[in-house]
Amino acid sequence: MIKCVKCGEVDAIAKSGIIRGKQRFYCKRCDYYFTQPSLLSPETHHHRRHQTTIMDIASALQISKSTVSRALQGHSDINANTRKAVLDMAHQLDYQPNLLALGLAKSRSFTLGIIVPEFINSFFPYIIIGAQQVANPAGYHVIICQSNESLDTEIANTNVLMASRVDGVVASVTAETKSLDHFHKFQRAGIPLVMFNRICDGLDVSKVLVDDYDGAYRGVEHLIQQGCTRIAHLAGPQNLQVGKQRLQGYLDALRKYGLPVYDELIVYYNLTKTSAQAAARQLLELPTLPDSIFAVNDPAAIETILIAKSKGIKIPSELAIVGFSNEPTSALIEPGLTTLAQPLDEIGKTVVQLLLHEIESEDDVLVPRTEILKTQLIVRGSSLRKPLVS
Amino acid sequence: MIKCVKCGEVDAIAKSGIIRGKQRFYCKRCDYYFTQPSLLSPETHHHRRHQTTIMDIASALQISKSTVSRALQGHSDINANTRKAVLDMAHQLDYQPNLLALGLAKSRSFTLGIIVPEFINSFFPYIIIGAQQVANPAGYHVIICQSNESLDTEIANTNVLMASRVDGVVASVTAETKSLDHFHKFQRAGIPLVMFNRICDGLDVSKVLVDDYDGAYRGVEHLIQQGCTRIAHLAGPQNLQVGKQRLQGYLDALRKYGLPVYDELIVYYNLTKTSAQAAARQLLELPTLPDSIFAVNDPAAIETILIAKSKGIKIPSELAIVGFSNEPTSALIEPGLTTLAQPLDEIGKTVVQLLLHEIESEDDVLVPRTEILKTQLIVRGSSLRKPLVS
DNA sequence: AGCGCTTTCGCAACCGCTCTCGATAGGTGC
DNA sequence: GCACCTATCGAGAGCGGTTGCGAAAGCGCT
Repeated sequence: MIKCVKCGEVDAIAKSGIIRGKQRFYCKRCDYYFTQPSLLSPETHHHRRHQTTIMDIASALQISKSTVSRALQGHSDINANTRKAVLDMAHQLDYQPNLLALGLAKSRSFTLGIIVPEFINSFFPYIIIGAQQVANPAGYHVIICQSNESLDTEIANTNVLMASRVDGVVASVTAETKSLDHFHKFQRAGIPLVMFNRICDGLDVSKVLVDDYDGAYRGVEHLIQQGCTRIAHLAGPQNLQVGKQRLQGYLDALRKYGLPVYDELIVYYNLTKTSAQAAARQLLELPTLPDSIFAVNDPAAIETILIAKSKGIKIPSELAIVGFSNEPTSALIEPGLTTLAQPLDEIGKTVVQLLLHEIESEDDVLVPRTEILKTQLIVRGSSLRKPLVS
Repeated sequence: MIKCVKCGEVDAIAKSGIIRGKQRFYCKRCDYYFTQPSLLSPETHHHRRHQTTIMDIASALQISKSTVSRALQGHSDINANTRKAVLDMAHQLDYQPNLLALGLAKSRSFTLGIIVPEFINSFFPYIIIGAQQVANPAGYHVIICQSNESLDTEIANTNVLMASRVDGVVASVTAETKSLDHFHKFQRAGIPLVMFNRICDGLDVSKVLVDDYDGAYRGVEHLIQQGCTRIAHLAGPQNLQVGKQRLQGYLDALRKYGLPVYDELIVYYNLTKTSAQAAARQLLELPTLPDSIFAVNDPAAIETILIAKSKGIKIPSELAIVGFSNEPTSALIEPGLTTLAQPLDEIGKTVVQLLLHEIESEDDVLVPRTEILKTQLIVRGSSLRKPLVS
């Protein structure tokens, strides 16, 4: 049954152990060890999936794959007829270049990674759309990762992006992110990184931000102008710059207008819904209620509105509220939420522009740039105690 | 200056044309054509980006790359010490496998593609999250494409996914999608495809749907039970099954309860916001107003509420409204929107489970499966004319 | 016809990794 | 000490592209 692959002998064959799961044989005549070649011939094995390659085009046209490659790239040293034949055949065979092979060969994936903490609220989706609007025309596509506000997931995301050999990364960190070791990987590997919105200290990279300090200041100023004096702040995590800046804007606005700062009127939350509810409750169950709340973002402000309403607190007469971000929901809720609109689309576009600039830069030393965009105060019912003077 | 690469001769050198942008030379003595080898030695060129490869590990440990590869994969025929050394070195060098190379070698990318029309509303984001919750543990990551409700973009998306050599695709088509040629590509290439929610006819693939007919029927039935008799339908595109099924459920509920069907009470919209507003206006400016509206989805229902309110129409007493999907916004708006909740998370999970099943199936012939999930009627203020009997 | 040059293409080496096949050193049983 | 095994590792061929380099054919000119 078993024949020696060398002499064809059948009788002098002995079994000789198992090697890597396969039976191994020994021919006494040849003094030769061998394993049985796999029985199923490669022809037998039905290739269920096969996408056309340049080799398919090449053999169909009886030319070399180099020529096909160059024709597809529009190289100059290809005859016009040849190129046309190649392009036609490529179209006919429904050819799509294998980006894996292309990336491997060129050591570039033409892919950008984008890490966001979530995309349930519409803040990040809009930014992603803006980002794609710049990335796609430039020949890049985008891998979207959502860290789900979890540091572990965020670390896993960075690893996936590293493994995918993305050419650049855009990121907004989670609320729990305090250490940035996992982002240093990109720098060590020479992969440009641009952060936006949620950043934290300790990373010397380009950034795209909105003027959080200024926005917070103007939001609080607006409350003051509405006659509020006991203004609370539902603050964000202080490991994030957004959290710090908006708190600072709040504080400075109070000071500027000579209002006292009460510690019990500043509560922090970790950007989750339940935490927002807890924080809002804490504020609304104080012995002396605040007459207004400046929330670090709209989702928190909306939770506050809901809880206030459930407690029968009148908005804005008893409690004025200002948020930050201008979520679509904020216009729908009643009363409409006064908030600071961020140029979402522009953030997305700017962040990718900065990134592409760094990717395509020849310089070895890159000076990180920081773009700061302006916010716009949108006044709605939630804060309007006095008639609009305009 | 120029030396012949063969004889080293200097004087017998003549220029001989330009080849591919480079000066070419000819040595008369050797009768030999050559071009100047590129001056900048490979050492000079600073490799700004280099990520560690298995070769780096192999040479650091003085072993072969095969061994490193097998050690990393946890193969059985590797010495425990060797494996440990490899793993340690991999960790030390911060090794991340090159997914491009891996995909190329294995002809599998371990990537799933997901095409959605948009992710501004929270419907698709929740589904994506559910999908990732199944895909990631199974060792796949996900490329998210949004077609932005544009057929051209959708076609471009399919091409990108083809080029990325995804192992499978999950898709929900745009409102404009009538032809499915661009999805046939996947079938021809043997790439499994599972569609969900928004499907259209003419593609024999697995599907995950909610029972749109049943949901619509129950939504309309609810309106009837609330005493409505002149029930309008803000319908979706009829090229989509969702649109058809929900319309059919609406019609059958009317018939079942002996209510007449008025053509002017059925208006169609193309899933864009402006179109929803136009349709709602059309309904609310009829000579005889409907006493209720069943909208094909929540965004349309919400636009209807806003327009009705702006016209001073009382909800639900003058106009009862039922939507479909249970967007988070629907709970916030006033009055709360009665709607049919879909098991978003479950849709996402189911769709990927089906897909993975097909990817990992050995069978050549796959019988497409269809999973139909149930919806849940959530009654809120927008439709509640009678006290709840419970 | 011969020279010089251009146009057009093929060969082959990578990119990083997997996987098949095979080799070798040492262990075991008699 | 010898036959027989087992455990462990290396060599090398792809995967589907890109690209440097060289070759062959054809052209115009003298």
